[in-house]
Amino acid sequence: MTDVILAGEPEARPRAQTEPEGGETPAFDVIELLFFAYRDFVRDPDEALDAYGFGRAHHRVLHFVDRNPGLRVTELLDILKITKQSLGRVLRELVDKGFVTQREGAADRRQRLLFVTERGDRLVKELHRLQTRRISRALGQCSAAERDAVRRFLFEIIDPQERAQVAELTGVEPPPARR
Amino acid sequence: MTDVILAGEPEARPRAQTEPEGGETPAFDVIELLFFAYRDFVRDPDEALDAYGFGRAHHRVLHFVDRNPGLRVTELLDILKITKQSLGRVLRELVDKGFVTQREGAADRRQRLLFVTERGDRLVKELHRLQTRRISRALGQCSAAERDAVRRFLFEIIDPQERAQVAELTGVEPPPARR
DNA sequence: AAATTACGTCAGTCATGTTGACTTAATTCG
DNA sequence: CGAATTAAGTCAACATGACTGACGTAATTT
Repeated sequence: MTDVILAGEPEARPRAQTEPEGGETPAFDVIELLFFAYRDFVRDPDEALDAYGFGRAHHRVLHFVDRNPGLRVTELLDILKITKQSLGRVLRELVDKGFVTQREGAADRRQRLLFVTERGDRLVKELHRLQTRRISRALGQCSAAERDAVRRFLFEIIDPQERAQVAELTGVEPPPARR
Repeated sequence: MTDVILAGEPEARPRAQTEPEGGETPAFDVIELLFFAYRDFVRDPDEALDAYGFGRAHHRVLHFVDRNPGLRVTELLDILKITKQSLGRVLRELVDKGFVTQREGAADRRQRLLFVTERGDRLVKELHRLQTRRISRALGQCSAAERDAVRRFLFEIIDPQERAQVAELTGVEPPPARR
């Protein structure tokens, strides 16, 4: 099934053939671009977080708490799509080290509403700076219309049943109805 | 520093203020869209791989070996940016279960050139189908020019020193020179 | 002949996720 | 009011995919 090989010349190795169309043409380029882009997109923050003994999981919590002050734990679980136990460890570390605080809900005293501290705010701002630098560089090559297209593309990659939540969180346009 | 709170009404919780511009405006929307888009982008394949006892790491190896038949182990390590030990386990499992084969290099007999088997080919095609379905749905909303803008954006997110390699692998345009 | 390269492997560790079971306190529902 | 449910936390065990460091072997290059 694998046809031409040319084992001896790695430089001249041919790209695998696009197979004779059983269905849709595979979007190899976009699949790979998303992999490489995401890999590098999280690299800067990952390195910065290392200095605090934190990882990517801490970054996510910091980010969403910062963006949604007073977030409830249940809401955060629903955003991150991880289990309570996974979040537990990460959240405890952030609270212990003084990057996040918890406050009892005024209306419902079972709730532990989440807020970033002054210290957490400084860290999250630095992480935003790093990621924004990369994004601005990339969007800087685009017209306003193209920037919207990029946002629309990313939004459409998301599962349909999640889009309402994401639209709410990001402020990106809610779906204009579609097939 | 944290100002308005309104703890009692989670529905009415305000978005955190965009701070008074120390530098660039943080690209909160794109940061979050990339997170959610990637989370869902890898979900379908992850579920499909489960049936084989494989994970995301196996997917990546299968993908790049499929796309680049005769790939050398060293090249694969450089693409994935992981260590030899990490790759080792995953690759051994793929070989043991008959999804990938290794062939001695003709010119350099130290090399173990990698190929997907018939079986590996079937699996990787199924994974491509799942991811392509999602991508086509998203790109379907775009004009040809906008699709190029999306590819360009993703390409520009990648670290500059990695772009030549990615351009080579994906066939996406090599950088047209830029600041 | 010596140095380097390609590949593999052993052993231990860490970060982040998972299940399943259970507790406590507070709220809601019948 | 009492029972059921909800919000949050916790214990224990485990899986995956990464890491470091140290070695070994065969083949190639210098």
